[in-house]
Amino acid sequence: MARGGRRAKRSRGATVYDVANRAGVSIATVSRVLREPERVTEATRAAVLAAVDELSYAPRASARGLAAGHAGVIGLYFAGFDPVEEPDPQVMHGGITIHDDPSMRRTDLSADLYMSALTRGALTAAWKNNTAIMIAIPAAIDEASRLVSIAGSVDGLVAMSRSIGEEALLQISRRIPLVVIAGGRTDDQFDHVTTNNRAGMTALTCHVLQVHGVTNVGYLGGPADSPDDVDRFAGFQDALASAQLPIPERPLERGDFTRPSGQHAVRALAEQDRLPRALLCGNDQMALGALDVLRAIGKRVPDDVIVTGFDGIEATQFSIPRLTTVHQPTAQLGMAAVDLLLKRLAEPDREPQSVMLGVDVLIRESCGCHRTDTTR
Amino acid sequence: MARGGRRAKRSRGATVYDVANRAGVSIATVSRVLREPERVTEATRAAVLAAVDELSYAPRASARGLAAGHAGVIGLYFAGFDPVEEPDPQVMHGGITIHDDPSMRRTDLSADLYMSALTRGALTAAWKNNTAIMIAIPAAIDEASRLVSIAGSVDGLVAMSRSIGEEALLQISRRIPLVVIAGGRTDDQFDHVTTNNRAGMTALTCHVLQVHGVTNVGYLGGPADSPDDVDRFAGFQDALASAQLPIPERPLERGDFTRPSGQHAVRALAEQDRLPRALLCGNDQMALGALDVLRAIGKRVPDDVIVTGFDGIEATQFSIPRLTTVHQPTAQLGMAAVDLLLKRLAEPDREPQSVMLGVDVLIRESCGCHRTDTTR
DNA sequence: CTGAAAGCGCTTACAG
DNA sequence: CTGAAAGCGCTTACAG
Repeated sequence: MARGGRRAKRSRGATVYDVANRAGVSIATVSRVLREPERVTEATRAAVLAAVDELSYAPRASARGLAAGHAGVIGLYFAGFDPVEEPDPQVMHGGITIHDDPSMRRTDLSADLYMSALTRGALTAAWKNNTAIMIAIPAAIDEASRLVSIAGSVDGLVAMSRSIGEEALLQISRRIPLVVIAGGRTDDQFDHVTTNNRAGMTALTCHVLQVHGVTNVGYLGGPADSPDDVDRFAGFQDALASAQLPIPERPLERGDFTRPSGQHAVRALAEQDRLPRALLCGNDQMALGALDVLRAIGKRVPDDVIVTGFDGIEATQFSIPRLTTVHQPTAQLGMAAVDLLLKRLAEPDREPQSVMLGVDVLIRESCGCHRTDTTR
Repeated sequence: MARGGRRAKRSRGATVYDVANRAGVSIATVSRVLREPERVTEATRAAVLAAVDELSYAPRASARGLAAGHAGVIGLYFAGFDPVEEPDPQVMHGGITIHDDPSMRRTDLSADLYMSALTRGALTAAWKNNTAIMIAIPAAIDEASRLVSIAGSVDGLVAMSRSIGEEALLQISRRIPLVVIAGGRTDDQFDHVTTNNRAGMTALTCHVLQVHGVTNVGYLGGPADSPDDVDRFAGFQDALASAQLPIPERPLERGDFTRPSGQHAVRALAEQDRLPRALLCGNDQMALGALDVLRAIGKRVPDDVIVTGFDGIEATQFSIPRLTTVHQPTAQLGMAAVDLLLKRLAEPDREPQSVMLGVDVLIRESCGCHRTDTTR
């Protein structure tokens, strides 16, 4: 045995050498059986497989990755990641804490749901292609070095554009292939996966216009620098244009995509008597805030004011009335991103590509459909 | 240059050799600067760091892992994983689909929320220790080979016990350190992280008994083979014991942790006139089902029947009345699991350890506290 | 179809 | 403090 030497073996498991020994073949053959079984004789293959089994041999991904020149791993970069706090000692020791009338534990679970749907989609696509998924998160400090470290661990990266800086994006894409999810511009040098925000909002607005015969519609916008909101507002404008209605140049009012900001905006609208017959909101949270205020000031939804949202978060199923909204196929977004990345990995020189996924318009009560007793 | 040879270089980025060349030092020194900077002269360090920066050098994790003898990666094994379906062509081409009066898209988001909270906790603990997290999921077929492949990629694994078979657990733990999350028995040879289900249910039951002065209480159980339910029922019994009340040997009725099963059980109870004054449910879904039926048959909660849940899923904040329940610190569970795994990795021969985390009892309206107008 | 051997890019005792 | 060199466990042209 030529191998081994000064250093003690630390890793427990069997190696190719052990398997080769046991099967009476060379390590090259062991490798072939595992990677290109069809190139090996039936008998040899059986012998090797038996040895593999007996030794419960598991090829080290590191060795394989180093030799093959790629890790077989794709990274998922969640830039908006919230670190979890250290639990207090009470919890660590199994203690029980009683909370009297706790307020909502977390106001917005949608980020978590988004992350998990995306991950599920990515995992589905990745395992189908024998690739592993590593979850990457930003460093509290020193983003640059974090990205470098990630670049050394994965063959390619899927990132959410909204949360990662443009420079960082460029920097990492110089080292490894990058697919950007969502976000506005798709005209740069990366592969993109986006969602048809614009057409979704157009379809929703047309529904309100045509089915409910409303002409006095207003848009409650999100942050002016949100690519998502820009697209959605454009979709809103498209619908007005196709209905030959006057096209507003800007939203009636703006919020920051939070529920309080929606409340605030609608309160302002009401006080100034600027409430439209139908209020199309840039996202669900603000629409929920609108519902809060409208109920408080005695306006009925949808009878007095029609309200719609965007995103399809879970709470829209529990609001009164249930919110008509638009839902994005988040899991499919994750799948498509990984598929795209895998394609680029296979074909590094293809042109940057951009795939756009459709959305689902969910018609519920807040637009005036399915009238029931909304007071319960 | 002694390196290079027959094969063309495929990897783009710089290597230690490039950095060493540029900085005018040996590769050993480059490695030291990156791993044990204090062992290197100030000047040398600066030169190397400069070269690293100029070449934007990122050490390959594969090479590092192979040489160091460990991957620097921990796996998170989600056995209950639901693969995502391939989107239909309509969606793939950005098309809009209109759904009229859609039913709930997914009845139970809690699994996703559980997964993402666990992941957040695990990520927090892992990055703090310079370790990466890989998400592992079961294979549709051939679980064994999947586990082998995982074993080759990570230094250790965190797994949910409820979803992974006992044999599989044993098998994988023979190759790499394993930490099991939740689940009943903690008397085996693995490290465990659990949640204090039992004491949580005891505290909740005592609250109902003492604060609301109820003595006629019943337990709506989950599957008899659920370790969680076993613990919770035991906690229920503990409370009765400490109150000197008769202790039932088994739950009043059983469901399977789903909402319909809760409805079914409570309907049966009502028909047989066996409804207790307070119904403590093994989980939230069943409690929600109980609420459904009680409202339908005209029983008021909490006036006629007190109902409580367990888990603290989001829907309990929206139910009418809001559900009094018990919440587990899921993210902390993930953190604790990774911390435990890291400890074992550092100290392979320590005794298997079991850490139990406390829970939060959330007192809301369904137990009779915070009386408000529950009819809205 | 199979084997001998080089090489992947690091880390780390061992000398100096 | 620094360097020369072996070794980690695979893959893959290259011969045969």
